[in-house]
Amino acid sequence: MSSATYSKIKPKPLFEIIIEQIRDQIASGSLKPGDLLPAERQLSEMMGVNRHSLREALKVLEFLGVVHSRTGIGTMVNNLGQDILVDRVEQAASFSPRRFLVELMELRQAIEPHAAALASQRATAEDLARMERAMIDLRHEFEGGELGSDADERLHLALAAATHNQTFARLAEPMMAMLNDYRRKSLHIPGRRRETLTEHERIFAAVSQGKAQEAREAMSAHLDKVERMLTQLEDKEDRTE
Amino acid sequence: MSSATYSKIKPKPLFEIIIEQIRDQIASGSLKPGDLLPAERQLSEMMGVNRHSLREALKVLEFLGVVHSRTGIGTMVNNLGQDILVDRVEQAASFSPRRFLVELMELRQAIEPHAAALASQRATAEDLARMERAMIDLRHEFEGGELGSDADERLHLALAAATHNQTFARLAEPMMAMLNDYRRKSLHIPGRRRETLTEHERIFAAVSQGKAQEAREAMSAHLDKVERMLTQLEDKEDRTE
DNA sequence: ATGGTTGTATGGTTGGACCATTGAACAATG
DNA sequence: CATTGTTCAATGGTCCAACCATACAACCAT
Repeated sequence: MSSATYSKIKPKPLFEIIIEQIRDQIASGSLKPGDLLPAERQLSEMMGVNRHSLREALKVLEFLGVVHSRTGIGTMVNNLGQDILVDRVEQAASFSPRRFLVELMELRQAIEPHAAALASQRATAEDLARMERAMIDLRHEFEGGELGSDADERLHLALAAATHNQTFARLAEPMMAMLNDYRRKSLHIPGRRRETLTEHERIFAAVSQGKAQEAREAMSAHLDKVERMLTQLEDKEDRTE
Repeated sequence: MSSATYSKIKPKPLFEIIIEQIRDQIASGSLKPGDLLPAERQLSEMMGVNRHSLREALKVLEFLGVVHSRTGIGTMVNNLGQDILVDRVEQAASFSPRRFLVELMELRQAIEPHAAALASQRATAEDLARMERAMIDLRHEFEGGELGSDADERLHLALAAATHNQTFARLAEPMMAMLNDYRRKSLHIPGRRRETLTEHERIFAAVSQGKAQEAREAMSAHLDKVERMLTQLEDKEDRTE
C-alpha cells in the first residue's frame, strides 16, 4: 500500500466563485455601500458567465442582506454592517427540525450542570467578574423592561469559559447561538424574567462560593424550567399553525 | 391631510417563498436530514415555478449549509445543527492537542452518564440487543486474549444511540474515534481488561433494567477509572520522551 | 470476480425570450 | 408655467428549452 495521501478534488461551483468575487469587490472598497452594480446582462458578460449563474450568486447575496435588487433600477450594495461574513450558526436552528431543539436541551442538561460543577472548582477572579457583570446587566435589563437575552447568553458562556476546558467553551458557543430564537420568545412569558433572574443568581452564588454540588443542582433545576418553557412554547405555536 | 395610513406593498420574490417552503418542510420534519429532495425538474413542476427560480432558492440554502447538491445524485438535506457541534469537537483537538485528551474525558464525564440515564429509560429491545452483542464480543475477545477495543467502542456507541437523541449519537462518534489510540494502550495494562468487563457489565445491567440512577453512577464510575488510566499512561509517556 | 460499456437520471451551465417595473424624456393639456 | 399623460429604453423577474458532466446501475466481456 502506498503511503501517498490524496486530497479530495473539489471543483468550486460557479456561483460560489461569483459570490467571492463580488464580496471581494465590496471588501476592497471597489464597491461601496449605495453603489449600483452593473446591470445583470452587462455584468454577466464581463465575468464571462451566463446571466443565470450570476443571478444565483446575487440571490444568495441578497438573502444575506449584502445587496438588494429592484426591478427597473438595478442591484445596490447595502450599507448594513461591514461584516459580510455569514453566520451559519445563527440560522442553523431555524433551518433545523423542531426535534433538534429538544435534543439540544437534553445536551445542555448533560453538559451544563457538569460545567457548573467544574467552574465552581476552577473559576478565577476574572471568570467570576465576567459572570457577575453579566448578572448585573441581566438584573438591570429586567428592571428596565428589556429582554436581557444577551446577558443571559453571556452568563452561560462565561460559565463555560470558567471550566477552563476549551472544548466545553467551544461547544457552548454554538449551542447558545442556536437557542437564541427560542430564548427571546421564552422571556416574553409573564413572570419568566423574575424566575430566570433568581435561578441565575442561585447558580452564580454556588459557583462563586465553590460549591460544586450546589452549582450542579442549581443549573439542572434551571434547565428543567427552561425545557418546560420550550415545550410550552412549541405547543402554543402548534395550535396557531 | 388624510389620517389614513398605508403599508408598503411588497411582493415577496419567488425565490424567498420557495426558501420558506423548503425550510418549513425541514422544520416540520417532512424533510428529514439525509433525505433526497425531488429532482429539480420534478420539484419545480410540483411547485409551479421555473427550474431556475427553484435553483436560486436551492443555491441560497446550499450556501447556508442547509442542503448540498451533487451532480448525478440529487440534493440532500444536511444536519446543519449537529454538524456544527461535531465540527466544534473535532476542531478542539487541533487547538490544544496535548491537553485535549483530558478535556475530552471531562466532556465524556458530562455527557455519557446522562446518556446512560436516558438510555435506561428509552432503550428498545433492538437497542439492548445491539449492546448485548457488543458485551458478548467484548467478553469473548478478552477470554481469547484479544484487545476488544472495537467491542468497547461499539458498546458506547450503541448506548449513545439508545438515547434516541441523534445529537448525542452524532457527538459520540468523533469522541470515541479520537480516544481510540488511547483505548488500545490502556487495555494493555495488566488487569485492566477484567476491570473494564465488570464495569461495562454493570452499566449494561442497569440500562437493560431501566435503572436510570444506577446507570448514571455506573457510567460515571467507569469513566473515573478510565480517566485515571489516562493520566497514568500520560505520565509514563512523559518519562520516556 | 474483475473491469469495461452503455443507458439513464441528476445537477451544472448556457442561450434566448417575454413580462413588469422604473425613471427619464417628451408631448399634451389646462 | 405647471400639471398630467405618453412613450421609450433599461432593468430585474420569470420562463422555456437545450446541452454538458457526473454518478450510478445494469449489463457484458474477459
